[in-house]
Amino acid sequence: MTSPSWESLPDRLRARGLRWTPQRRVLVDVLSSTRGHVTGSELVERCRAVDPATIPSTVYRTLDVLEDLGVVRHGHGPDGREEFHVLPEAEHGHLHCESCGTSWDLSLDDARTLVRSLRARRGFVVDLSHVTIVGRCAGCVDPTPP
Amino acid sequence: MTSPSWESLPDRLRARGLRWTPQRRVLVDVLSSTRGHVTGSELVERCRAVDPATIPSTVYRTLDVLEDLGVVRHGHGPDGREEFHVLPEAEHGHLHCESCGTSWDLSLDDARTLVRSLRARRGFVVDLSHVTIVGRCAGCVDPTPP
DNA sequence: CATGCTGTTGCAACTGGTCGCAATAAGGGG
DNA sequence: CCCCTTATTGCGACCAGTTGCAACAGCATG
Repeated sequence: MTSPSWESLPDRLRARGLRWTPQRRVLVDVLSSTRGHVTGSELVERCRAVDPATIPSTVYRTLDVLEDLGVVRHGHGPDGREEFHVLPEAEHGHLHCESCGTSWDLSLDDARTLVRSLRARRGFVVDLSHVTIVGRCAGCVDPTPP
Repeated sequence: MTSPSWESLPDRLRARGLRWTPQRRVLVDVLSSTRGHVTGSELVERCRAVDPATIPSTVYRTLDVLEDLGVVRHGHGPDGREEFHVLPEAEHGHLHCESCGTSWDLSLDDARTLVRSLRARRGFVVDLSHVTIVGRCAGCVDPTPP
C-alpha cells in the first residue's frame, strides 16, 4: 500500500545535500496516507492535526522540495487553487464542469490526441497532471428532462 | 477598433435590472482599450490610474457581472492567477512552458482533436478560453546546442 | 421632481499562498 | 563527540482575491 519510495526519502534528500527534519517527516507521513489529490491548505490542516505547531510556509516549501524529487506534482483546480497529486500515479489531468461543479479524471488516453498533436506540431510536451480542462458536462449541456 | 458592444453596455445592464455606475464606467473604459489578456490585479492597477479611489473588490465584482454578460471571460494562468480575455476574440487557450516560462496561444484549431474527442466520448463541451496547458516547449525539451 | 426599492459600493476581516530574514539545527568532517 | 557549514524553520509582512454587512445611490415610478 505504501509506496517503497517513502522509506528512502531521507537518504534521497541527504544525497542531494538536503535535510530530513521533523517537519518534513510530518508532511511525508500525511502524504503517504493520501490517495488522489489534495489542496495545499488541506495538507496544512492535516499536518496541523498531527503537529499543531505546523507553519504553512514550511509545508509549502517542503512541497516544492518534494516536487523536485518527483514525489508529488502540483496543478491548479478550476478556481486556480493548488492541487497536489501524490506519485506514482497514472498521470492524468482533470475535467471540471463549470455549471454543476463536478470533476472527472482526464486520462492520458483521453488526452492522447492533444498530447500527440502538440508534440507533432510544436514539439511541446504536455505535463498533463498540471492541467484542468473546464467546460460543461453532458448533463449540463443537454438537460434532458426525466 | 472599439467593439460596438461597449456603447450598449449601460442599456444591457439596465435591461437586466442592473446599474450603470461611475466605478463600472472606469473599468469598462479600461477594458475597452485592452487587447489580449490581463490579470485581475493589472486591471485594478489600471483602474486606479484613472480613479485612485478604486477599490479592488468592486473591480472583481464588476468583472463577475461583465462575465455574465459575456463581455469578458476569465481563466487561470500557469500559476493559478486569474487572467481575463476581452471578447469578442477568437476563443483560445494557452500553452505555457514550465521551464522557460514562455506562453503561446492555443488556437481552437490546435485543440480541435481534444475538444472533439471529449464531446464525442463524454458529451463534454470544452471552454477553451479557461484552459492553460502546461509542459515543456521544443526548445527546453531538446536543447540543441548552437 | 420627489420617493422608495434594491443593486452597488466601501470597508474590514479573512483565505490561500509567497517572500525575506534572523535564529535554529541537521549532519558530515575532524 | 564536538564543530562548523549551510539548509531549514518560524515569523511577520505582503499579494491576489473573496465575503459579509451597513451605508449609499441608480433609476423606475408616480
